[in-house]
Amino acid sequence: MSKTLPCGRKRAVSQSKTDRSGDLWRPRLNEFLKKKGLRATRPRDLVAGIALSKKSHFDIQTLVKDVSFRYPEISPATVYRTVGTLCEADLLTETMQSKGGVSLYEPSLEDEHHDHVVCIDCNEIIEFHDSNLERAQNRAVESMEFKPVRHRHVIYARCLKLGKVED
Amino acid sequence: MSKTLPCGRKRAVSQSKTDRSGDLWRPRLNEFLKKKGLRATRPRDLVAGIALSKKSHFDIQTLVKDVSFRYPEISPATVYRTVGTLCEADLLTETMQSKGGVSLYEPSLEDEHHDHVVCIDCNEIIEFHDSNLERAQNRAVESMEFKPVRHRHVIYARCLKLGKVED
DNA sequence: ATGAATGCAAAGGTTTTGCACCCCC
DNA sequence: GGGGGTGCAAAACCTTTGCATTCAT
Repeated sequence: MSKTLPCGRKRAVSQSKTDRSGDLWRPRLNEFLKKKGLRATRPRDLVAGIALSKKSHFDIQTLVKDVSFRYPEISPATVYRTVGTLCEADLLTETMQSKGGVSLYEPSLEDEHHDHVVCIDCNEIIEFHDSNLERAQNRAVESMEFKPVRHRHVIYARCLKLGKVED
Repeated sequence: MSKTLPCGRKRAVSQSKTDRSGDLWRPRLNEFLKKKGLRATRPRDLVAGIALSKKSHFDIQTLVKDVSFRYPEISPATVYRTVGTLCEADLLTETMQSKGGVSLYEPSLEDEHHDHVVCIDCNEIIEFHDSNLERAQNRAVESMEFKPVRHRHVIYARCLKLGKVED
């Protein structure tokens, strides 16, 4: 099975295991809400569903657009507020590019032992595992006298075969 | 030079090599400007100096603030325009987080490494560079026919020496 | 002298906030 | 019923654009 990426090249589609994304976050979110005396509402749930199904980093603007597209009745203000809540619940991880700068978010639940390549041109995400890389990583960390436990490795890269596409 | 971590152990503080950032970009920029019939102006030069001395990716907001701080007479509009020029000159690389989303920039001349170990016990963040690791990473990515541009690599780990340290 | 570049201010977007109403508990 | 949540609209903030002026060539 293969797929043509927006940037032109083809790649094998890694057959992901059954999508159970809906299963994992809802109990955690509801537990958090209960603990905090907050409420499980429909808009909150819908926004969480979209945000937490993202496969990697996203910015709020993108999320606002996605939500508005699927649920026009949900206001941008609610999206912003829900993202804040999800961060507090540790279901989203916020990445500040710099102090006072722009933030990106990504779902926290993902398996932390994957390496990812993100295509800068088409935003496609490719998960991979490379044992040489893994080994080099472990050696480097151990030489600093640490024992690696888990890691997050995202490499932003450009297609070498880029045939150039639309905007 | 060394520093004591909250979890007790000491570590060396990495000493960065001589800063030669000022040397490299100006001729390239001026060459570009001449080729395009554009002009070498003082604001342009100053903004370029700040932007191109960044050690890794940054967002425009941050740059605008930095410029305004050092050169309050330079208007934000000029910063935005200059960043555009620097991208065309290939002195800055723009990376879109997502279609229509936020952009980050990084100096193209810089080969930047973002490897971090985060100590699970004391939360300390240790930046490091390991050329074997870097090489393994590049090989892995290139074998997928991508060219690495930047990466975020965070390894959560535990101090091997934890406990048996003196202050 | 000429036309590109700049600062300023206004316009166009995005994000936050205040508030009246709604709805989950 | 009460207090948190929501949509709306206004405010605050960020980015782009138009224009008169300045400045590099």
